Amino acid sequence: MPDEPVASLPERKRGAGAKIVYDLLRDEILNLTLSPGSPIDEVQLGERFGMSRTPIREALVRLAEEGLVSTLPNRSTMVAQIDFLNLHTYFDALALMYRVTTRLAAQNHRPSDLTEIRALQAEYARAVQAQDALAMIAINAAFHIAIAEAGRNRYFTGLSRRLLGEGRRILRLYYDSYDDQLPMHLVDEHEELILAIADRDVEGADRLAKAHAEQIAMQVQRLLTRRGDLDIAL
Amino acid sequence: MPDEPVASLPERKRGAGAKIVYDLLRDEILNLTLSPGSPIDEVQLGERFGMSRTPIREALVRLAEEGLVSTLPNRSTMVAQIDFLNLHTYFDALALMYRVTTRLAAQNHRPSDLTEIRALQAEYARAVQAQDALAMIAINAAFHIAIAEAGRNRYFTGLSRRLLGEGRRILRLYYDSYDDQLPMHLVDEHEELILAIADRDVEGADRLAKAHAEQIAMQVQRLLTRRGDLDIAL
DNA sequence: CGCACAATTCTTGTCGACAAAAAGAATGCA
DNA sequence: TGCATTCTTTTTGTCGACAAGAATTGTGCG
Repeated sequence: MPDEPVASLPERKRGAGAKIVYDLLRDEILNLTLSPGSPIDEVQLGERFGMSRTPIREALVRLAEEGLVSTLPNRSTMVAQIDFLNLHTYFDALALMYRVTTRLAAQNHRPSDLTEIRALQAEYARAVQAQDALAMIAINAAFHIAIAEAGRNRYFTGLSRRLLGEGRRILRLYYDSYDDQLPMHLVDEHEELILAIADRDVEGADRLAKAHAEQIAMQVQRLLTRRGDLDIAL
Repeated sequence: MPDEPVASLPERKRGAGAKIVYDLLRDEILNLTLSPGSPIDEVQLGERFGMSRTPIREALVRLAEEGLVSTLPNRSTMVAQIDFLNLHTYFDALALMYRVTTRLAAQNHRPSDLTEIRALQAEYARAVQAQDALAMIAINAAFHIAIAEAGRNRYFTGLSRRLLGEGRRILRLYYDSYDDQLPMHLVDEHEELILAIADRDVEGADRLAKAHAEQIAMQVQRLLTRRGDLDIAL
């Protein structure tokens, strides 16, 4: 229960309140610090952040609109569940998003985009080497969002943000089970993606992105079926 | 200025306030009753709906998250502008969305989905025959959202909602210029889509959806270039 | 007459308080 | 003891009020 009062910022700028709460809550939800289904109490959050319920409420409304918390009318709001039953729909969407954003990036990127993407890739490799799963997942999301932004289509970048956000929760479960060795080959796949984008090789980028997505989907599916076997064995 | 006080519902259920404001404002924005760029005053809305600023604010936050209003911190919030310069990105996204949702609908639909879709199609034809552009646009959005729902992938249905929402504003501009004759062939195209879905003809549905989207994009682009020519001619 | 600075107004962000729902506890009856 | 009903408590939705920025007006000086 992470409810230490965070008395770090007794003074804050006007209008920043909701954003602070939103950012922190979002991160805690996506990192599974707040487990799915756990209830969210507004007054408790108010005490924790040292502010009134109003900005808390605004943050919760935004999280609800984003699908990260679900709120029953006149009843408690809680952290949204992960829909394991329809997980394949998630990977369908992810694969298509990877393909289209990488294609567009290969077409429309500018030099500054590449430096941004390469910087994130460096961070990513560092996180993998440091075996920091949490950082790795967050940077992975930032990496693909940067690619989406290089594609210059705000509808697809919006979709990327959404999918990669939820992806952070799903991948977290995955890496938690493999807490010994983070797979280095994902770094290489990212590297190939960058090369294809830099070469403006649209078809190659598409192919790599598709393979990348399918590989991740397969890994996660393998994990889930294995977990299913374990459950049955017990 | 549509600010008559709407004293229709002096009593309302608890928790419904924000939804009422959200639904009505969203509709007014998408129907261009509220023109892009026009400022939104919270207290004025409060008087209009007969409620405090708090539920108004919640509705505005949700609209902002959806991209329908843009809000400068500590300054006025206003109806979001339509980004005409990057209109092609919209149609790129629309085409891909049409294709994938129609494909999935052909694969995954159930009988009840088809009755729903056919009902909307009947309404659509009625609106076209009645030359009711506003209803036609709204029903068109509902029609494609129903197809997306039949595809059973909530990420794509979410994207559809978003794109078709903005589409209502763009198409409104289009039909406003052609207020003499609403094109009947769009009804036929919808009919073909339904047939392909019912036949579970995935490739056919894909092809039709792609053609449908490209046709709309071309029409709108033609309108815009023509408007551009007129502007230059003046 | 023009420009910079100060005062005022206006709008938004935040707060504390109150009331309605719902959940939970307690009581009464069979 | 079990169940239904009432009462209490908890939590949310709404309200009115206040204060901080920003925009606007007003003023004085060059």
